[in-house]
Amino acid sequence: MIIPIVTGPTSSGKSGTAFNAALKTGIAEIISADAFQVYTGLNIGTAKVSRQEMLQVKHHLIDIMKPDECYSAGIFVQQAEELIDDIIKRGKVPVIAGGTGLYIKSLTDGIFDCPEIESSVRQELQKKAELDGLSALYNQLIHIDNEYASKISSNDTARIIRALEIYYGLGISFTEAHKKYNRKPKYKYTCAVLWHDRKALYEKINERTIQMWQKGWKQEVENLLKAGYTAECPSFRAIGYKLIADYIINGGSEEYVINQIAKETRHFAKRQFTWFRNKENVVMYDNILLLENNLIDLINGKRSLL
RNA sequence: GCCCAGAUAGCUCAGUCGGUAGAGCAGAGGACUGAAAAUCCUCGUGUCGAUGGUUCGAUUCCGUCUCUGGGCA
Repeated sequence: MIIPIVTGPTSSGKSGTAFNAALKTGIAEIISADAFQVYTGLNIGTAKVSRQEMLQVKHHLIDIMKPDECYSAGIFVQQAEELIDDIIKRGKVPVIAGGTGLYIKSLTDGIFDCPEIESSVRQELQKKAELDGLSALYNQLIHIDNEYASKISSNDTARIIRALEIYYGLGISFTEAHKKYNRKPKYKYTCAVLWHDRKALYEKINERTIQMWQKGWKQEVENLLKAGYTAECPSFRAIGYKLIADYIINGGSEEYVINQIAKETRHFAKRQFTWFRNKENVVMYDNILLLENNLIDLINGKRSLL
């Protein structure tokens, strides 16, 4: 079977569309493709589906990690494929829904499937970057893997460290490792992207940010801090959480925090536009109801592609 | 009414010892292979408030006016 994916920029209504279709057909289960909804305790800020909705439709890969744990695209692919297997075996239909482009790409196009690398390797590289400067690491990378080094910026901390991490962990360069550990996708997918007028989406984001604040986002962050989690936790990379933690600890203007969060969310949506816009093999939908209907038909076996 | 300070990009402001101007933010485009809501790259022409004057040449100097702050009455 060809598995449907519903994605799009933040606030576009993709979760709701997948939920509606699953509810109406009664035979679908949703696999979330969202890097931050995996964390427990991050509910308001990640626009997670409600408990009620989770009772009505089975959702997977939500609330499976603690806020201080690391998750990744690789783990996602592994878990998602297992879930797809299981759901199909039980005679149900899996629907992938979420906005984390890398996770979806890893699923549809396959991912570099390397053995575990100890986290201490990355930690040491991070320390080194702080002590000797990033350019020292970048120069190292030029010697080890000039092909990849020339593709990325000398300021790109995340990618430089990742490439070196692979070298020190596996003993071969990033480029070589990708040839050696290439992992093909297990299933075929049909991917719909919910498309929106940019201005309207920005407006929606601004409004939603205020709503999230009114729902008690600050309290949510306070609870996380009380439970001992800090701004250094992986989950705090989600938009808003660091800002709110800083606001709770150091004080400041509530208005500034809200505006800043809305701005970062707009920037994020823009990056998502860029990511999805030029992807091949995706269908763009600006009509949310049409997508819902097509998804329902697909779940019911009346069409094979979105 | 008088005095002072402003008026330059969507916003906040630099600057031009007179040769028509540039940062930050906003905004736009792009990249993306186990941190991805992450990380990173590229993009700045605008009656330099209006109008006279000086000048080869004024956004820059001088006068007047308009508007906005602040102060004194």
